Amino acid sequence: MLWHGARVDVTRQEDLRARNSAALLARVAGAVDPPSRAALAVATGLTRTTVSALVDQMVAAGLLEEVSPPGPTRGRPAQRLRLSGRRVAGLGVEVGVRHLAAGVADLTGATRALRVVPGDQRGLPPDVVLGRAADLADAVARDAAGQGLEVVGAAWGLPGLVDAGAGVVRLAPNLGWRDVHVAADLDRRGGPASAAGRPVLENEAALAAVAEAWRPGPAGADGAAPQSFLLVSGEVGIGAGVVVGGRLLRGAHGWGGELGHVGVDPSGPVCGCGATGCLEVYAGQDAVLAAAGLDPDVSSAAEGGGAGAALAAAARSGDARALEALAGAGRALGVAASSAVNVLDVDAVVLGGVYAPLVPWLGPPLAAGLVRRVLRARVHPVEVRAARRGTDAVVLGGAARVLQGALERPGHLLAGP
Amino acid sequence: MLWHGARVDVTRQEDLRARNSAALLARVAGAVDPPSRAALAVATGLTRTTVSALVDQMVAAGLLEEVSPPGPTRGRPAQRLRLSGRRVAGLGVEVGVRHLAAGVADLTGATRALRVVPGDQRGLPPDVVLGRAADLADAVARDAAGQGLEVVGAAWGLPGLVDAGAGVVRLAPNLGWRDVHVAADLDRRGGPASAAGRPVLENEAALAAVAEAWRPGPAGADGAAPQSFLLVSGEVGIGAGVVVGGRLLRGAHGWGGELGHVGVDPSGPVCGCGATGCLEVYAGQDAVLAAAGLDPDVSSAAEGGGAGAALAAAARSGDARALEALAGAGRALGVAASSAVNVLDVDAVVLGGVYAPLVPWLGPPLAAGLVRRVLRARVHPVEVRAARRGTDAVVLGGAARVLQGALERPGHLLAGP
DNA sequence: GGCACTTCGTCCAGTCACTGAACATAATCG
DNA sequence: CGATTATGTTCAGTGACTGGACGAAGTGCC
Repeated sequence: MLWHGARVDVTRQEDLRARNSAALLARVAGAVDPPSRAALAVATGLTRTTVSALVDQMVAAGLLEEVSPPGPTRGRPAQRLRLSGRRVAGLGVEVGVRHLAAGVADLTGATRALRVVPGDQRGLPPDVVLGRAADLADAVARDAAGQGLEVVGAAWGLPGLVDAGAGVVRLAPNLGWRDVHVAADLDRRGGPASAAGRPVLENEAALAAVAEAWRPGPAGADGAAPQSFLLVSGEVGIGAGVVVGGRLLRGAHGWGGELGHVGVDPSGPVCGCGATGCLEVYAGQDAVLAAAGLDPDVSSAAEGGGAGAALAAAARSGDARALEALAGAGRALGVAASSAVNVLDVDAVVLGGVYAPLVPWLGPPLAAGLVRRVLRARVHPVEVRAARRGTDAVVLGGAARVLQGALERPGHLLAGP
Repeated sequence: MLWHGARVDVTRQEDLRARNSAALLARVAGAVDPPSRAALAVATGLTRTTVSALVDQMVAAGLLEEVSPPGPTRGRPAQRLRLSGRRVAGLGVEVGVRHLAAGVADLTGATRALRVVPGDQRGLPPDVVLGRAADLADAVARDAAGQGLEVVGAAWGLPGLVDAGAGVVRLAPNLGWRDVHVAADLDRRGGPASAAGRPVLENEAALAAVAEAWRPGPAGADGAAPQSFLLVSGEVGIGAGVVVGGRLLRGAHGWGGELGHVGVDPSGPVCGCGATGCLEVYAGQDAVLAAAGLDPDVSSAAEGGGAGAALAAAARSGDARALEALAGAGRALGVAASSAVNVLDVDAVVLGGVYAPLVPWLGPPLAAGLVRRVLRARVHPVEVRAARRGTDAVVLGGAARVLQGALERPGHLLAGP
């Protein structure tokens, strides 16, 4: 064998239409402003004849729509095209340690349904948790159906090592799960959300990264560049998702991004995982709260934004312990993120989850660590920034992942609504 | 914009043949034993008619050949197919810190030409080094041409951060290079090796990883599985290449795999890069030699295998300092590789370069570190093994990279030799 | 207001690649 | 030696893209 990774799928003549439709959809989605059929023809190299035929089919199918007045032009005015939000939608579900959530988004990126149920899931039997989450998913699926949307798939974000192929959560330490057969359980339950087909299982930080990479609507001129970043999602544990060239890196099994157990100092304290000096020991939510002298249960308390908001408030008020705790966490993040960036080569470290509101304090020591320890920082800087999405990141990332899959393989969507 | 990473290329009708030819080539290359036209038709879903047409063209073009005796069968005996080594070849060049090398390999994986020139390149002006390397490349290109081979491209492996798009070595600390315009320099020189088109520039560890992933010839039943590994290439510095699903991970710019500067202990000694406690400080060739009490110049001395062989000899003889030095290096590798594997999710850590002969001593502490620190090791073990290729890994990886590109886009090769 | 001009989108015959069934080929088996 | 079995090839047919011609829908100038 030469390279097992080589693209190996044949293209039948009947697939050509779908493939080229997908290419056009990607162009429309990635365009700086809505393109016309003629512009698409020039950009792709297809003839205007072909583009028209494909576009007409996609407009009829409810994937694209014509946007009205283009303003004064020389020559016949163009009918500009954009993605349509009227038909296709994706469903995302988040099984968090401290809450459940489900939502539906359409192709324009609009959130068309969203439901969140707070509540600690630790210690509950997995099938109880999955039942509640499935009910939530069914509820938003019904919400979407009521708006005339067709849910083309569901993606579930779970805090652990997920075997997507088998549909099993292999290990989720913070939930206390081991080898939970999620896909089979959901399949047994049925319901509206399952009607869209086999659910996609993914690590929650990976879906948050997909959400961060998702830029619905016309891209600003800057947004057109391919994105690459490490999204660090601080929750009860610390996870990460990696996007390179706009695409999620999944590793061999989708078990990458375990930044929480990257070594910061091997002679450091013992981590819950059994090793020593993992990042979680220094920058995990509970560790930072403890170091700051705050109540570790602040996050499960009232809806005030949880641990992130509490720490940010303390830091803003000048609390010395909080400031020192955040500086320490930032330094630890700097060491761990530097290791990751040295290996991965990404252009940015994005702080999400509880870290997002703490960027003013975590960012500087983190950035300093990157400058000092990342070789490629001498050639090209590594940006540090807060995630654009908040608590809905995982759910929207799930929806985005579903929609991305649908747009790349639009074959069965072309028939019409 | 939605996802800039989405596959965006349209497929013209004239591209269909080339695409499907590529799919067939990949099947032939990846087959457990040489497949017939009929078997390819079943495997791909194309009709026997189409497969025959495409295969005939590729046989005429010298990409495939029929392998003679199939042994007794029921029914008409099949004409089995395999990649042909008679026409297409790739050229790989290595600019190492302590040697230059160039080689040519054909589609069967056979090395058809190889030339190595030892010699320390540090302190020499880049254009002198490039001139010598280009001469070497021209020499093997002529060797290949003399055998009737058509060199379809060249890939250069360089020990540093390479900007492949611009054709520039941005930073190569161990050579003392900064912003060296390699592609432009080579283009100015011309010569037989340049005739194949613009050279591909890549980090040397990345090419070594490509070589490790390259399994020419019929795959054993086991070899059919997609490969994922981190190849750690210990030389003057420590680099790494990552392969997931059989494909090289390049990161945003091809600057990943800098394992040498992954943090092992931030309170450790200062590294040449300015940071503290990098892996190179603990497991770099010079550091290990010094800890073992061996002459740091052993590697540049006579051809005895260099530092790896010297350390292996000392360890085999029971030298306590050498054993302790290797154990320490193995532990440091364990910490750094654990960080990398936690982030990347690969199934194996492969030790190459000077590390390859030291696996008996480096392997156990490294494996112990992985078991202890890598979360996914509780679900799926992480293998530790020595690289299959020796000093020719970078050169063969370069040739493989060129051939891989040619087979994935066989359009212009289909015309015939 | 009319006419030239520009650009957009559509129509239509033509080419090319894959399909599917029938046919020819080349071995083994009884 | 003929039946059987599986491979590979021939040939008309379908479908998707091509490219030039044409109609459509605006602006700008006289």
